Amino acid sequence: MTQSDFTSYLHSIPLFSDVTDETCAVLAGEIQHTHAKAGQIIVREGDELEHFFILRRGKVACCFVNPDGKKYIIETIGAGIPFAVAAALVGSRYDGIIEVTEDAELLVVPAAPIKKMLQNDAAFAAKLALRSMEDNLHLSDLIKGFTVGAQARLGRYLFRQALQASARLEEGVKFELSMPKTDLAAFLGITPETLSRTFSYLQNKRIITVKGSSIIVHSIRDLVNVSEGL
Amino acid sequence: MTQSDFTSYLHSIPLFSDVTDETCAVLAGEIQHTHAKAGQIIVREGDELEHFFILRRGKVACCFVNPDGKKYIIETIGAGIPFAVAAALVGSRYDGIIEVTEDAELLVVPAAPIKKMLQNDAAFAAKLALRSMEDNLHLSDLIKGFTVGAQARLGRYLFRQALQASARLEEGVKFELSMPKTDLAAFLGITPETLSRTFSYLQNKRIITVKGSSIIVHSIRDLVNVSEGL
DNA sequence: CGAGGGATTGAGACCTCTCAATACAAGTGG
DNA sequence: CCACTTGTATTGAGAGGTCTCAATCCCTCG
Repeated sequence: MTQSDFTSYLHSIPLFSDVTDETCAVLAGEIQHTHAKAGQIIVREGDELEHFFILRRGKVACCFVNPDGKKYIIETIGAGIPFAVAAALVGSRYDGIIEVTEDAELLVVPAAPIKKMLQNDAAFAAKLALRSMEDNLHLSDLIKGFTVGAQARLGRYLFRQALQASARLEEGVKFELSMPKTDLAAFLGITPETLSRTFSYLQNKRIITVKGSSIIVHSIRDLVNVSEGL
Repeated sequence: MTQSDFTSYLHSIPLFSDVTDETCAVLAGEIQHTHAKAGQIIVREGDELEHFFILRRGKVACCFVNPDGKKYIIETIGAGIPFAVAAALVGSRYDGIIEVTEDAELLVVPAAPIKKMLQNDAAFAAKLALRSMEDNLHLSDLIKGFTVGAQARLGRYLFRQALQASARLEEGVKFELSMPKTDLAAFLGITPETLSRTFSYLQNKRIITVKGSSIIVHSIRDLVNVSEGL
């Protein structure tokens, strides 16, 4: 991959789309390009980060792992979205782990030039600020999820999925789970067993039908009730 | 309170310290000034916010309240620190509630002029970006807290308190809880009963001594172990 | 001294987790 | 086409942790 590839790739990323060509070119010169295989851990608990990352290909998951080994997936990140930015720019350490879930090609962006850009380039700073605030809302939402039980968590998740990508049938709204149930459990912060039981519960209540990874929601209203803990 | 009071007050707030006098003055003209008594709720679940807030006096708590009434305090905010910023600038809704915990005098800052400043004033945008990223780290940390049990949560909290404001005695590090135990419980996301039992547990293990609201930590090392779930 | 609020203690319920067994699906090799 | 393997999902029994509810305690204040 050549430098000009980097430059044009950077431009294609929303965060950098307004940045001037020269700046992108300079930045491209400082970026490292590496590969990582699925399962590899690219950031460990407590690592000091002086760079953040952008995927060109593949996927990673940002997780917390608590002492007894249980893993909580905070978010999964695909190509084009910078991650570990806050840790690199203002935090001294990254507080969780980042694990590659699909073989990845990743750009390692040093923090120093970005910090400079942050001071000099108003549009860039504004964009980064907005992005960070969006992340904030997302994290708040996640916290909210942790304050309710398994049924409500799954309910919220299914409700949102039902709103998005979905086909309307006469029996209800149908969609496919975008990940294996094991991963979904980690994402919801529960065990696969509990997830399975919760699916059964919702199915027994005739709120949804589960067949493999495809879900049909029969009653959005009931789903909302469940997701609010009723 | 006159306009020029506003202007100079704004300047005294870190977020606005670099902003020009004129801009501050313009902003001051758009700010509303109100009072709120302890116990009052100034933002409700799902409120659409077109403004954020800064306290001149008093305290507020940002919380989640789940359906059965249990309250989780996300953060408590004192004078000079803008809050509900992300919700006002990028989110359509505020996802929790904000409650006044000490009689407050509050400035209501409309989002629109701030959004403009964000685009035009590089220093301001940079500052807001950094602040948001700090919030990010804080929220991540909070999430991490929710992934561990009561002992670990309290352990983490006490450990941090011990590092900060504290007096060193021969028996250990002493400090005062900054809030009633009921509030601390809400802050840790557990019930007062569980908090009490957890305090007893740590005391029985000779890790701390609790007398009213004053805590003596005898073994920081053990506290760290507890806070890591060992 | 009594009242009231916060804090503590105890008993029992509820939920999620753990561990172990089983089921199911897809793919492999004979 | 049939075992066999492997990975994922389900089911059950039991343990552990936190919550709820109720009673009691303690301290402060009037």
